[in-house]
Amino acid sequence: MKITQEADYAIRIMIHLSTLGKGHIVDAATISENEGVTLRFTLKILRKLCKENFIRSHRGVNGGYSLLKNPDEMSLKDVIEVIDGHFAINKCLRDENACNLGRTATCNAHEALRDIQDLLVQEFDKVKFSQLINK
Amino acid sequence: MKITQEADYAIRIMIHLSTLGKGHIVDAATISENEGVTLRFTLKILRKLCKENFIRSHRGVNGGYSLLKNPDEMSLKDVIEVIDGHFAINKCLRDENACNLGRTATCNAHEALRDIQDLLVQEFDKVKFSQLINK
DNA sequence: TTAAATTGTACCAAAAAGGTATACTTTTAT
DNA sequence: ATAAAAGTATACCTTTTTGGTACAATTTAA
Repeated sequence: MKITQEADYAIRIMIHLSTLGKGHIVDAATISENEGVTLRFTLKILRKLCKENFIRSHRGVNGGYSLLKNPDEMSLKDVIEVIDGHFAINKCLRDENACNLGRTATCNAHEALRDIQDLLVQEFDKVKFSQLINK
Repeated sequence: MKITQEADYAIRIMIHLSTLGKGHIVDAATISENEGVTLRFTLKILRKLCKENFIRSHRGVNGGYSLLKNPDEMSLKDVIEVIDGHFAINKCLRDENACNLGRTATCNAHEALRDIQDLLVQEFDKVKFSQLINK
């Protein structure tokens, strides 16, 4: 019942970029040093964030990465999902066929879990990066 | 961000026992067959539930397991914690020293995550096994 | 006493997570 | 033009967690 370490790192990285502000370019090495994530792993995460258009990369000398979205339009949910995929607090909530008893439709626990999950996702989505920066 | 498969099984097992009612003895093999969990694994889970006094065991011929608690006094939270341990949606919420930057005290995300976790645990605790049985 | 049941410990294998390496390609300041 | 700075892509390796199994021992009703 944890977000992954990688998602934790992604949050740090996005806080870093959000603090600098939209459009400000910073290189991977600087992020890596400040956020305590190895350079290679930082790059891997940055690539995923690029792919989902949260940030963009700038190649060549003096290149780096910059924020594409507004901090108040990105939530913890958004960033966590980039790394960990869609939220699913039990496997039957990701895939109805995952239940080895094929009982999803009639399982009383299933409904309860789905309600909890919906609420959880909602809460993660309430937290925007604009709230997470020291300004 | 998932409960473990084992916790899922534990929930099934406790629903099974709750349906039979407090004090009713059923053997592990019957539970195993009905809930789609291998006998050995069922036994392992039952042992953990015993240790935490959710159920008790009856050894010898015609032995088995029976519920000790009232279904309306046991929640999903209770059973999940027996198997997965305390809820922690990020490692810094299980152990303050887990942050490799030692930043827990000043991390803005930390507070937000703690709030979400508290709410999550509350929701899991709201769901009692008495609601999960077909009666 | 014996068959049916649980107990406890230890072990094993598969999957997921975390992290690294290598060999590129692109960009751009000079 | 070109070399250095930067990102790209893919693949690999290691560790941890999870899921599951084995086996010998113990208990007890009949």
